Order: sequence, then C-alpha cells, then structure tokens
Amino acid sequence: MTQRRMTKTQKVMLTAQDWAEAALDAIGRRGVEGVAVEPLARELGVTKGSFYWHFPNREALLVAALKRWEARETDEVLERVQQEVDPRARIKRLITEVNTSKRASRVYMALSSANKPAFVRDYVERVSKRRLDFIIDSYAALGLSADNARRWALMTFSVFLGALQIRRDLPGEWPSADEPAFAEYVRFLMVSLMPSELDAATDAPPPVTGWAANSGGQEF
Amino acid sequence: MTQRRMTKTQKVMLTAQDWAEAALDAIGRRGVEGVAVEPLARELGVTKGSFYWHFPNREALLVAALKRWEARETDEVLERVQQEVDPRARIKRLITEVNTSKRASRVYMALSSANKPAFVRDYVERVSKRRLDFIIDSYAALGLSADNARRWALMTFSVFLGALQIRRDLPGEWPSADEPAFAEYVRFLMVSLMPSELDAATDAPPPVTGWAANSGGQEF
DNA sequence: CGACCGCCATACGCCGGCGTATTGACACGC
DNA sequence: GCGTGTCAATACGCCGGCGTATGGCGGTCG
Repeated sequence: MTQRRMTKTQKVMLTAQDWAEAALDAIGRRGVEGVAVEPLARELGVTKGSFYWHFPNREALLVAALKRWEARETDEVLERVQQEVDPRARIKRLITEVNTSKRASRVYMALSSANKPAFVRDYVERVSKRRLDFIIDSYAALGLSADNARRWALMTFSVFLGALQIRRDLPGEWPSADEPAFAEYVRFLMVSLMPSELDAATDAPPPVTGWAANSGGQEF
Repeated sequence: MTQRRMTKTQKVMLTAQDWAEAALDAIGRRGVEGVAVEPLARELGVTKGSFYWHFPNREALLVAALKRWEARETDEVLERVQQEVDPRARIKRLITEVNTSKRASRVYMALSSANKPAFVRDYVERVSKRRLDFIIDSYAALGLSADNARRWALMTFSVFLGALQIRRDLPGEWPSADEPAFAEYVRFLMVSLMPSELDAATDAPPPVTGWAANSGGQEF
C-alpha cells in the first residue's frame, strides 16, 4: 500500500508517511520528547535535509504521527471490534485486540504521559474517550442502567490501563503468554469484570458490606 | 524540621533537600525531562551557581529526589497503612492513602513513564513491587491461596493504576469527590475488588461462563 | 581585625537539536 | 539532450541546557 519510490540505484525515497511512522516508532521507544529530527534522520539513513522537504517543522511531524495513530487506534480497531455482536465478546475482544501489539501499548502510554506539545493531550483524550464510551455502550447493551454501565466500564477500562502499566513497570510480575497462569488470569479477569445475571436483571447496586460502607470524602 | 538558614538580610539559604524537593515538584509538573538545572534555579530565585555547590551534576539531583520519593512512598505510607489490622480495610486504606495527594499521583505517573535516566526505572520498580506485594499479602490474609491472592491483587493494583491514568487523561469522566457519584463508585469498586465469602472459603477458581471460556494464546 | 568558610553570582565553552539556505543528484517530459 | 521538478546532502546560525572556573559577599572564629 505504501508505494515505495526508488531511484534506479535502488535507493529508497522516503515519503511523509515514512517519517510519520518512524516518529510513532520513536514515540514508542523513547517517548514524545525523543522524537528529534536529526536522530530520526540518522535512523532512516538520511539527513535532516530530507525531513525539511516533507515537513515544515517538528510539530508538523508530530501532528502527522498523531493523526495516523488516532486513525488506527479508533476507527480501525473499533470497526473490527464492533463486528462482535455479543456485548461480552465485544469487551473481551477490545481488550485482547489492543493488547495484541506491544508496540501499540508503548505508544499509547508514551502519548498519555506526554505533556510538552500541548495538542498531544487532545489526541489522547479523544482516543481514550472513544474507548471508554465503547465499553460503556457494551455494558449498557447487557441491560445495565446508565449509572451501572458507567461504573463497570470505568473499572474495566482501569484494569486495562493498569495492566499495561504493570507489564511495563513490573514485567516479572505479569504472567507471560506461554505459561498457564496467563490464560487463568485472563479468565479470572473476564469473570470479575462481568456483572452477574442478578445485577444485570435487577440493576440493583451491589451489596455493601460493613468494611466498605464508609468511603470518606477524600480528595481521591 | 527542615532548618532554614538565612543571612541577617532575611535571604533564604537553600539546602540540598530544597533542591531535591523542587526537583520532585518539577517531575510532577513537567516530567523527569523537565528537571533542568537552570529553570529550577530560576524558580528558586537563584542561579545554577548555587546548584553546583550542593550537587555535582543533574543526575545526582535526580538520585536525591528519587531517594526522597522512594522513602515517602514506601516506608512511610506502608507503615501507616499497616496499622490497619483488617486486610480489607488495609487494601482500602492503601488506595485512598495514595490517592489523597494529586501531586503524589502525578509524580508517580511521571516517574513510571520516564526512561531517560535508566536508574529511574529501578526506583519505580521497587516502589511498585512493594505496593503490589503488600496487596498480595492483604488478599492472602483473607484466606486466599497464593495464586488467587496474586490474581486479585493484580486486578486491584491495575484498577488503582488505571484510575490514576483516567483521572489524568479523561478528568471529566471521573466522578469528582464532591458529587455523590464518587462515593458510589468507590463503594462499587471496593465490593467488586473483594472476593466473595465463598471464594475465600473454598478457594475455588471463579466459575467460567461460556463467553469467557476460550481465552486464546494472544501475545497480550 | 583578618583569615577562612559557606553559599551564591557571573562568565565562559561545549553540545545537541532546530530551522534555513544553498547546492546537488536523479528522473522524466519534451 | 535539456530544462524542470523531486528528494536529499551540506553548511551555517541560533538557542537552551550542562558543567567549570572564578570571583564576591556575609558570617564566624581565632
């Protein structure tokens, strides 16, 4: 799809999309701050003279990379996930789908924690909101009330985001995909993140035991 | 405690701890990359001539800041939390404790996503592991098996970490502490993150419904 | 009161990354 | 084959941050 243009001496000609893709890769490996023109040019085997033909400046590169990222992480992913009709399967599919690529996870986390070009937060916010809304809708499709669907979705989304972080910060504590503990933990998660038939039917708030009764007015 | 030394003209003399504290503040606001000597000096009303008297270089400042951070985020917090005897209350206390300070959350997330000075990851890993182990122990104290305690703890820790991220990336979606939805959501979380009496007693794996039966060998 | 010390200011050189200007090598239409 | 357009190399100036060197000023102690 990405048409490769080259000279007759087999030298690859770079396109703007090549640069954007390289920028996304750099974001995943070194963070947004690590997207520097000259190092990127070195990695691509050219000099920055090439870059400034395709882009006016560094911010334009980041915008191009972010647009590519947003398109991939929302439209395409959600489109595939929405093929699942069963809300439960949709939620599971969404989680496994996004976790399929370790690169995508790293890019997502790097972008989430970036603050220097202010517009990065806008992209992160849109992508995150789309994902959360999708989870909310899936829970609502199970028959939960709006409030309960939102509660469950927030917890599921939290588990998903926290899992990414644990795998990054404590890789040894997370079961790897080859050992049986992995499949067991995934099953455990899927069960824990699903409201019981009773909850879905009666839409009653979960029972409150004594120890959790007082939840205090902390800042949180 | 932090003895303030000053000249007779009321000019404040800075200490190494003042610099470390300012560095932690900068980490929370601008990330680890934002800890620059000269901007920090400007914020403190001095020049970098002061800094290089207290520290040999920038890395030493980061180490000092990280040591302070690790001490506060493990020893002190866990010491207070461990005063709770009921494992359930301990878990709840840990979550609310760390979430009390928005500044601490920002510092934690900034450090977690930092990769430039490599030793930062060591501090993050130690702090994160201590927290996770503490949660695991708390669940084990409920009578769960080692495997189940680990599963529940991983999920609870994920929820905790994911909550921080949602509050940062989608602040509008998170209930604020003043509205009633907040207390309800906290109650919901506490209930959902607690194994039922049956699980604790029989230590049986949670029932597996059809939709979650196949969990596939994704990379995850 | 003078010497010394603790804390800070000033000035300097260095480096890496940004952006620009200029030139150059191919490919292609004519 | 000769311009023209496309993509890239080179060279330059700029800026912000790092680290050093040196000097200065108040406080303290003998």
